[in-house]
Amino acid sequence: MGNPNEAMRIGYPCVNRSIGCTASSTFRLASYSEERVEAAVSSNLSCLSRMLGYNLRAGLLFFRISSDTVPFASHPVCRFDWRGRFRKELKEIGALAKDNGMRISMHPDQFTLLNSQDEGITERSIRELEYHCALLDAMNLPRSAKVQIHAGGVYGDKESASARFVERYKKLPSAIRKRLVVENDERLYSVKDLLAISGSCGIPVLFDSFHNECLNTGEKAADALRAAMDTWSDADSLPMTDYSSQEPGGRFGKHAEHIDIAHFRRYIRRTEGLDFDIMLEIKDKERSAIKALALARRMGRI
DNA sequence: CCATGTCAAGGTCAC
DNA sequence: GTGACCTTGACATGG
Repeated sequence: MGNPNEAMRIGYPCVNRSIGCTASSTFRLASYSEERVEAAVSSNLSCLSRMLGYNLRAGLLFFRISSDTVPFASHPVCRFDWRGRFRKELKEIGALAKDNGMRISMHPDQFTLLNSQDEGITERSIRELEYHCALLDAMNLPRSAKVQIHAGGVYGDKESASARFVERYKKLPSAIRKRLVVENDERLYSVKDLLAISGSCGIPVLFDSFHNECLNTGEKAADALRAAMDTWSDADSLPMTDYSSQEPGGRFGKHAEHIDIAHFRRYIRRTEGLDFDIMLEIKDKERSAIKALALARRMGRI
């Protein structure tokens, strides 16, 4: 269950609201040109570098890179050799992360569906995964830099949909398999469903604590977390997890705008003795992450 | 210059 | 069967 010699890390996804740049700049497909991609990637990488510097100074050693870093990278329209053009910048960012013990991850969005009934959708999804893994490879990051997806749709029959996921996972190129992990969602696939999938193909299960609050099979959160952690090997580094809480007054399943510090304290207390990395999926990003880190330090967990 | 509608991609659910 | 919703920041357009 991960390498016990590492300290836990806390981080936030994709966007920093303090430093005044974005690493997710993109444009409309209709206005696609090689010049636009190059300009966007150039600006995104320089901002990403600044964000990692900020995170390092703040002690936030876990960060999710935006899928928009290279806009349209997996789209057929894109012929741009971004790996060649930004070779140096990508390596520098990777070195910055590695040299400082930072963990990097990515999360392709809801359109990435390995288990679709439509082979074309699966094919496009695999191209999307190839892009994500190629970006992390170009940064020279180790296999602990993971790419997380959800199990996909149910299509009226979860068992066969799960079997399709397993079958397709097994056929993936090793460059993808070594990074891919699967995360429980809030409506369709519980931790228990994913443990079954993992049992059939070995994919690590990423525990999302908030989704697990929304959808579970009655077990204690710490038990579900422990079971998910057991699917990670030492080579994968510490298990990754997502954390959030319900936005008060918001629709069921809506992520909080700001950290509910009492809720987070309970979570840290209930998971005592377990070491895992925590990605805070909270709207105000680094602001809540800084508070969470301070609390985890006071509680002696980090 | 600001406000508002829109953006590559799929699936589910309410109606 | 159709359309709203998911989730989301940032682009693009129109006033």
